[in-house]
Amino acid sequence: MAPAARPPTIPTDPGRRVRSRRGEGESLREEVLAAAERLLVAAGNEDAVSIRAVAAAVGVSPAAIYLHFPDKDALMSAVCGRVFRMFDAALEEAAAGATDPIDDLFRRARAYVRFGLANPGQYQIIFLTKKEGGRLADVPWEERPGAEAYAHLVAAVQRAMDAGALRPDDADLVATGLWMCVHGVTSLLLTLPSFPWPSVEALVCHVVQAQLRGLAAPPAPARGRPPRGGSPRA
Amino acid sequence: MAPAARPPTIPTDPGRRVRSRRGEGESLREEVLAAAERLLVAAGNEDAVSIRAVAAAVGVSPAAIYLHFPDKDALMSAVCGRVFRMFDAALEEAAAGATDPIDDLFRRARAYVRFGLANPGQYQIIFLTKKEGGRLADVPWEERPGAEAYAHLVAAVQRAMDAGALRPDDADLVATGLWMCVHGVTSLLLTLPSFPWPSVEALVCHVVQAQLRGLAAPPAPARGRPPRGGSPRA
DNA sequence: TGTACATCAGTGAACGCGCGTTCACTGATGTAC
DNA sequence: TGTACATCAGTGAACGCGCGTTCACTGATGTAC
Repeated sequence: MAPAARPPTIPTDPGRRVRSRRGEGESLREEVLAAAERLLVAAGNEDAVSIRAVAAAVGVSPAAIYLHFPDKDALMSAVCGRVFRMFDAALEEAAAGATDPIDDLFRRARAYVRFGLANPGQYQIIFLTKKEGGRLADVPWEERPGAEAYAHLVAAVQRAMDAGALRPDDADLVATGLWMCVHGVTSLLLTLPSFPWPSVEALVCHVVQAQLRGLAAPPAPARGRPPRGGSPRA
Repeated sequence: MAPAARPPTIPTDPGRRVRSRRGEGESLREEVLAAAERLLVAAGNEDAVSIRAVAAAVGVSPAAIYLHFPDKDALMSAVCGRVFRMFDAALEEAAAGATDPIDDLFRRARAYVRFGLANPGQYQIIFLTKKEGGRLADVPWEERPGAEAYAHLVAAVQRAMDAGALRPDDADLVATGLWMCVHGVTSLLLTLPSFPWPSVEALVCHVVQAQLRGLAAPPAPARGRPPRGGSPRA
């Protein structure tokens, strides 16, 4: 790795930004968040988002970022929040035209993968970057960004069960399982782009279809189940 | 992020290494690879593996690494090769006692997730780090590290189909789908450790069981399949 | 209407860090004569 | 057996880089009197 092969420095210097008028200092905050997302889009990679790169993209000194975010962690958390809202909106929009609960789940699955492939940088910061505590450590999960999108999925699963399209089970467990499947598809496609994958469409359909079909079938003999069965929480 | 919160510098300075005797220079190469893996284990994180950290762990100057590896990319590739061999061995060993082809697939799935959770650093460099060309760009997939493990999975799927335990289908597509499911489980568990997951055992069983059951059932109406069906390669 | 002053929205330069990589060098060791 | 020499297996110091973060500062602008 030559030093020159570092994360590509994106020359986004639109010149100096004009200083906000008095009382309008908050406008920089929004510009910073927008710039961070632009960097994610342009590079498709989280590494492109550094305090200095964001400051340069906005046309401001690095120190100015600290007027609105206590540290880089806080900035990234705020960006995550924005991205999660986009992500949730994309899934909700896709599911809006569903004809039945299974179609709903299919649409969500396809929209999920599509979002990840179309927004690799964004997908990376919300689902491929280890969140080890940081500033969200004390926030209960239900209040973290992303919780809403997850709740929507659980509800969709529950509707499918209520309609008899899926066998009754722990909707939370089933939703988590579906999430993991589509995440697996998305993240491997992003991480190993040169593997000879089947077409994305075929892959998503195959995986989701198999999963849903397995979830629709009547309970089979408890092959491979843990000793006492059920789905104990950790 | 305070500068002090950088990737934890692991104080592995076992003092100076004694210089190899003439003609035995190659021994350093193995020591370097072993040290890189030790760093992965200790930190559970790829970031801990830098040329300088490895050199320090071996007890040698950073420049000495370049006597055996042209650059960092080459070192990481070599580490990947080692890890893939361990990974494949773990899966083969787990599958060895299988009583039937479905049990075989279950055992592989469990061993896969177990490997990832027990070796997060190693899992990260083989499956969670983007391989965008680098020195493996020209190597055909069949010769890359990891190809063997994948081939073993495809063979196991084929055996299950031959035995009638899975409906006949493209074994490659089915294997890829299973891989993606277990990868999804493993990588989300590693990446979002603070999410309120169900127990790992329950999760793996649920996902794999649903998937295999869906793959065993007779073909359903082509709900959600791409226009012309089939599984076209990209 | 004029002026002193407080405050806001930043700037500029520096801090120390770890990184990958290069390059001139050194000292021990085996070998040819 | 002795000695000059080539080679091997490294070392040490430096290169330039980008990073997150801090801190003393500045200049425009609104406001109170």
